Amino acid sequence: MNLFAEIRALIVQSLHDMAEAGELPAGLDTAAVAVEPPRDKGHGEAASNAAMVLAKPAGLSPRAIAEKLAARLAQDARITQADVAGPGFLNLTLAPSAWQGVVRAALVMGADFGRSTTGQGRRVNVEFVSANPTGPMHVGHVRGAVVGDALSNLLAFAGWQVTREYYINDGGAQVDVLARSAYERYREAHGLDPEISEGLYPGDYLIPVGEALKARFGDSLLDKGEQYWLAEVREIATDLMMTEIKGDLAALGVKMDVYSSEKALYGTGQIEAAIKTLRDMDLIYEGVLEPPKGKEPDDWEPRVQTLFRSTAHGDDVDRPVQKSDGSWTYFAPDIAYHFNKVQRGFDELIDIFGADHGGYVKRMKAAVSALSNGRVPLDIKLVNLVKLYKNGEPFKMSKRAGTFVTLRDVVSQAGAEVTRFMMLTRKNDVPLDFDFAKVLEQSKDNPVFYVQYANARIGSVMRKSTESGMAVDDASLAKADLSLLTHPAEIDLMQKIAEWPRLVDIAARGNEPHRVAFYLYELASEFHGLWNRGNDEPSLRFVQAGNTATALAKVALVRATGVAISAGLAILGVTPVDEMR
RNA sequence: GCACCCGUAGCUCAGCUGGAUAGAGCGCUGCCCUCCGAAGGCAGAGGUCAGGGGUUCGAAUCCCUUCGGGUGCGCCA
Repeated sequence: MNLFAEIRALIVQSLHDMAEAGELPAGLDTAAVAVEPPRDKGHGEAASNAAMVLAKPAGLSPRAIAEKLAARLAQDARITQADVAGPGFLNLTLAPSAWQGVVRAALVMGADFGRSTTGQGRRVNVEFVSANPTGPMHVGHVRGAVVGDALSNLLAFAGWQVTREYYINDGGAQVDVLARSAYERYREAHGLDPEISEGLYPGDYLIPVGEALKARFGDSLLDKGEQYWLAEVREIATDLMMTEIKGDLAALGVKMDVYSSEKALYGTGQIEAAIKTLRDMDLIYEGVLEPPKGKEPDDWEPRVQTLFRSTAHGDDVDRPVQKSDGSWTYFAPDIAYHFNKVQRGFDELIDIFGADHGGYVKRMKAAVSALSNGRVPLDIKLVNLVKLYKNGEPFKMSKRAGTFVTLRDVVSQAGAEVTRFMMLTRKNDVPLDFDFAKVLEQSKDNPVFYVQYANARIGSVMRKSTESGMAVDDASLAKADLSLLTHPAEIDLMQKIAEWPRLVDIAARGNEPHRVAFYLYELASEFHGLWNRGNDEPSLRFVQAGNTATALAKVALVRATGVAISAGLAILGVTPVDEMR
């Protein structure tokens, strides 16, 4: 039920009819024809560019096409007026019944209102978080987790088959550092002074790991060289850290479908196979890279490396996949991992990275492009910094070494749901300010509160209606005489509700979950506005005396608003509240 | 030096695979609050969409270029 899509279909059909009637050349491409809510109220209720985009290929003037198109459209029951304006815009005014139909659709469809099939059941893999398993999640990870999760919800709602995936970076040197750090805590557990030297992880969160190691090994690892314990301690420590991270994610309300391990790629031939696949395409060669201009490292020496010809797929320079000692660079297992995702049959891949990984985007896209023969698009969303504040002052945790603002800190102070909503009030690629005081403020400045307050008012209307003896379940409301809702202010709210299915498609097309948050704010604003008008115009109040047809219709509108708010909040992963406390 | 991201009202930011007179919140000015929940409401002022050039019927949006801010640039992931 996307009214704008229906009107667009009507226009495309009319264009087809015009071609049959000889008024237009046959076989015109209508892909660029759009129908959208006009910004300006003076331009009708739905506007189309159809005549303008077809004018050139048809060899006709836009206004001539628009005139004939308008005449045909005016025949349709849903359209009460079709005007040609400006250079050839088609401005349509719709019958109130068309908007009222949206209210009924929302009531009938409930939580599925706005659900789309544009994904056509295609499979998309969303990889996000992928924090190193060397400690608890910190604030920097939170935004990526929320964006990835909300995007996954959005795509699922738009008809995609979504896999949420976490790539565990457990194959590099950082997990050796973790093991050595944990070993010091193990020594500490035996009453020895830990030697947390430079480069080790100093965080207190490893103390319990030391205890766990003591419980497991007793004193058998003390005074032994790391060749005796490194591998085992590494595995135990990374497992414990992953348990910690999974708990962090759960606290935020994020649940992954798949955890993939980098380490598991080693020794199985997967990396070698992926590299060989590229080599067979003549995309792997031995060569020497030029030093970066203007920022030459002091110790630069030309050296022969195994390189991936990523420039053949849009990168700026070729990238090394092997270190000079023959071991793989971090890029090699990443290539193998993405090859694995391609081989699992996904139709699209999405990676959510921190903005500091921006330099990694082109080579990863190049690798996926090469390994899938251009079949599988990879979209990489860069998530920018979160700056923490409290009452406008930069927020810092203790400067003591090893402490940082963790995900748990954020969730315990702001709550998971508020955090999720606030993290989506910016586009992913711009920095975001997060003020612990403001996000809990109960005022219009706070979008979470503003949207929830709208829903609470809706809950209030529903309660009052029930108390007055009305049957306000969705099935009863769907039978209400919605033709009684004709006031322009009510039509405005219905139009905003009608935008929801369209917004889902737009947001999903661009992989932009933040649009949902902005839409909810607009919808809440429209609802509050109508509520407030009821102060001056009693006929616009939602709660009307008596169990009349008018009362029922108004409650139906209120409930439809609630349906749209709930659907949007569900994508953000936020539970709507029926009451403010 | 190169690449990527960003630059929109005093501030923080939206802005739909290009669409009409560029929007919201805060702040500012004025008016209003016995009323379904005022946890406020209504109205107004405020813009060279960083600058310049190009493509187009039409550009905040696409291309080129300059400036400013951020991020990154071979054996860290």
